[in-house]
Amino acid sequence: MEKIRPRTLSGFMELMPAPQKQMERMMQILRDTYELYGFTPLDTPILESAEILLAKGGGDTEKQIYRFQKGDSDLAMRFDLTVPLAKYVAMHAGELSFPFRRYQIGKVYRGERAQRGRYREFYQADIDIIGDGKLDILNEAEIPSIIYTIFRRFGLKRFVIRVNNRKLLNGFYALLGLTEKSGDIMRTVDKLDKIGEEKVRAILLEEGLTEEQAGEILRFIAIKGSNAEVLAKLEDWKGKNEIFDLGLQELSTVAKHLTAFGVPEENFAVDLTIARGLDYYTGTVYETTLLDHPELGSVCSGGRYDNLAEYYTDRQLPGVGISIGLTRLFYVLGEQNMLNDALPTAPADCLLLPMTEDLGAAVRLATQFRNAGIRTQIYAEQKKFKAKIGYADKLHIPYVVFLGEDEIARGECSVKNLQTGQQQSLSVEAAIALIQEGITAMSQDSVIIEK
RNA sequence: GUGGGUGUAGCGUAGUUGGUUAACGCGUCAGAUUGUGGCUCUGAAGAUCGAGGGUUCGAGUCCCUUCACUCACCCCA
Repeated sequence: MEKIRPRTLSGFMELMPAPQKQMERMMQILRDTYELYGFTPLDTPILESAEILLAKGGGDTEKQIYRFQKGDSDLAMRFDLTVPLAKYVAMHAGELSFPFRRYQIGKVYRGERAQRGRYREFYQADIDIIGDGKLDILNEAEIPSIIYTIFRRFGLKRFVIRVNNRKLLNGFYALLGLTEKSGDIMRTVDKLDKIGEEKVRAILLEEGLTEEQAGEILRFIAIKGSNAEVLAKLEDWKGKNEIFDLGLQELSTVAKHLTAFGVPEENFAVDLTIARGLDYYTGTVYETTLLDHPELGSVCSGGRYDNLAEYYTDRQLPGVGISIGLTRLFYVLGEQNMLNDALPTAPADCLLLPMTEDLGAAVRLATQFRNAGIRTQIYAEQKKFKAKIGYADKLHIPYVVFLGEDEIARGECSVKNLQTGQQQSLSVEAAIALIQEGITAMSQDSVIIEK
């Protein structure tokens, strides 16, 4: 029979068992930390009606979204978790308690050409806070502080959460009479690090700005320094535009609270060049980069959005949220050899090898082990002994337990520690105690090792 | 969507101006060692050289087409 060559589509991440364990460990840290901050889990469908996901419409979203017909249904696959959240909240506004704090870890889909660190299917790990009518600015500082905690728990140190404010930018562009071009300008300015000041100036002029306007923008985004210094310099433009003033006040407040939330100055920066993310952001925006790998772009971004639910309801449901690009982050870490190889990735703590034809005693022993919380696997295949113990070795299962005629007769079992090679025949209780002790002693290191 | 690059065992690679049987490492399997793994040694299996067509006495190698992958742009996590 002609075989079909097994393959996985470009842009889709599929891992081997050991790295998958590391990925799951990261997800567990995400869930634990999100819940620590009082967020509740949510899951929404991968498929939605196309009119829901395309409500915002226009531009690149429409080009990148997977969309297809099935019968008479016009379907689309979600390209982020925020739009489905907006639908969810609009739909259930009457039943939910606000502010609604939810987290969601799920796959999203974008039909674009795959590239290094860029996928067609990838995990996003989102948190959002949705308010009913109003949402306090404090939330805009709490969100990045959670990201800080997560990254630290992952084991990362060299990262910066960069913060800016769209009101500040829009107000500034309004001062220059460029309100209509703000979107183009933001996208251009965002490339500063990549292409340099002169190219940015050239593009701005192409977009129809005058020399004066382009110069003023470049002078503005060139503002650098500590957070306090940047905020102080922004005072120069204060009092000329209401929106700008409001943005400046918000940005200052967020910076102040971030410190109070325990985020060190070196891990967040007021940065006037960042503006990106989807175009629904209306206030604070965030973008997180790894200091040692700026070329890979943002691994986590988000911001404040006031009007996302307006496509589904008249009710005012402003929100703030952030999304970790888990697949990209995992890819970068793996590529940089930053994933901790010493992290236990074994699927079990103990491999039980029955040496007798009757497996009854082994099954009973496995049950006792499992009741004691020891992850146990019975190796029942009729293979050579060497193959059985080799299996445990390859999977890095730390303990092998032999159960043969002799042991059964004595009411014992032989426990072998594969790392030390030590083996002893013990009562069931003693064996359980020994293995439990060993597991607890094994390092509970970070997922990531930063050199 | 636009423009480059690369396709050789499961993975990573070598392969001379076109020349006979396509090489090596890792991995896999077997044995040395039938209740004791990792290390070592010995052996084996595994490739219609991405696919299709062309040039040639002869193509992994040259040409065309196509597909896949990949990088950059766009955009983004």
